[in-house]
Amino acid sequence: MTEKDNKEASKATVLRLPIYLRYLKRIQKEGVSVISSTRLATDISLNPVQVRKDLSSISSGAGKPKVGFKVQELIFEISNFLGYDNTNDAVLVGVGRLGTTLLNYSGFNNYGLNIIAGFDTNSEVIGKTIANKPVYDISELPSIVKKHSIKMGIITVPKENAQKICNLMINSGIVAIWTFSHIHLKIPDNVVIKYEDMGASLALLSNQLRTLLSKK
Amino acid sequence: MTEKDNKEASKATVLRLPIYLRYLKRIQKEGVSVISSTRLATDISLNPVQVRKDLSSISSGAGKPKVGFKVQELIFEISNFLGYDNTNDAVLVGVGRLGTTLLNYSGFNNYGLNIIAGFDTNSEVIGKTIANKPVYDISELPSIVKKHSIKMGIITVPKENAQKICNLMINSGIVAIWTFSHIHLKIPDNVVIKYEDMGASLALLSNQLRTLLSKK
DNA sequence: TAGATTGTTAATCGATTAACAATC
DNA sequence: TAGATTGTTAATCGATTAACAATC
Repeated sequence: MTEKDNKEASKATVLRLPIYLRYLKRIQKEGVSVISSTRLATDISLNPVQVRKDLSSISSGAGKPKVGFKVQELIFEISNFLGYDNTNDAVLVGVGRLGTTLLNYSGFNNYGLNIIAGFDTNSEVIGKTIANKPVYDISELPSIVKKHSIKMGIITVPKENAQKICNLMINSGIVAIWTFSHIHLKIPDNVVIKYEDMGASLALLSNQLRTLLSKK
Repeated sequence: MTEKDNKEASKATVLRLPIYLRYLKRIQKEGVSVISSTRLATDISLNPVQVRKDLSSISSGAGKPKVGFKVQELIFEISNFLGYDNTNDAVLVGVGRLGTTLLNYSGFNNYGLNIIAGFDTNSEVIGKTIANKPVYDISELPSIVKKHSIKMGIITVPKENAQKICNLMINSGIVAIWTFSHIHLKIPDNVVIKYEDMGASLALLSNQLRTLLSKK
């Protein structure tokens, strides 16, 4: 089932990989070249078996008993698996506060994401350049997406307009959508979507907080 | 085990509740007063049984066969369960781009979160007021947190400083931490933490995108 | 060699979904 | 009444963890 160089990983695993990667990059900087799964797991509060399973599910290189894993190698394998090497170009629609923050955020490079332009309907931002990224009128989206064969779109518009923008993106050829608008979007089967929902995160945290406080 | 008015809900359920809530508020605005779990589930691409289980796990009021659930009632019950009624005051440390965006974001009210102040070490932002929230010198954090009995802290500082800020918060009496810094923080057992990790989200999405593209 | 660490199989845990009786 | 919808029990699925043999 699983072919070489095209391994599958569970959703839960994929969510942990960037955490491993960040950790590995950090210790590499500190001069560490070999790490045991036990140590790695302890340092990020995870189960060592889980770490080993995650690593073995994506990596062909193996760890050495008694020694551990080569940091360099793991960084390479994880980056590779996550596709951080061959960058994803993306467009962002909705250059408001959040959109501007995302355009400005330089850390996305580390995740293989490259936002090439922003789009909006507001003439006050159209024509501006934010962190070297031009802001175009939304009407130019289809041609630019097609021209650069862009597959990923980021939605940071008010929720009332999110579905409209989503449709526009899909019609222009985008097949992966990352949305920060708090509304469920209707999409065809062949499009993938990820809802970024800080409200849900916050709900979980405040729920835990309540449980914590009520225990006292 | 489960007492009245103090129900427990699984982590997965808690993460879905804000989604239900948003949906319910939207349809209420549109004049809908009764909704079936079937319909709700379809509209947000979930399984109806799951929705009913989630609702029954937090709500004492029941749905009526053939009719459905009262929208008003559900909104009340979910808000209540999530604690969106009795607001959580919070402080935010790190008034950079992301911190500023969060201070400006008005939507947190809907989640029962009220950021009362920002803190930083940068004299350029100290003394400013962002969206009616004062920005103080970090040295004032302990006294303000104690004075207002604040339980929640938001960390938006560079990762190098995150642990230091985390410690300061905990020493000042904060027991729930929401961090946007991409680093694992060491905390005592009686503190809850939620890592907001856009990198992980992005990893999942680009992984799905790759799978999608390779299938074609 | 001895023992720390790996990789994997089996057991457990938790969450989702299928099946179905109850009921408005 | 008939049938749509609820609430719950049982079955399934997926992810985590425990147990342990392999090995450097």
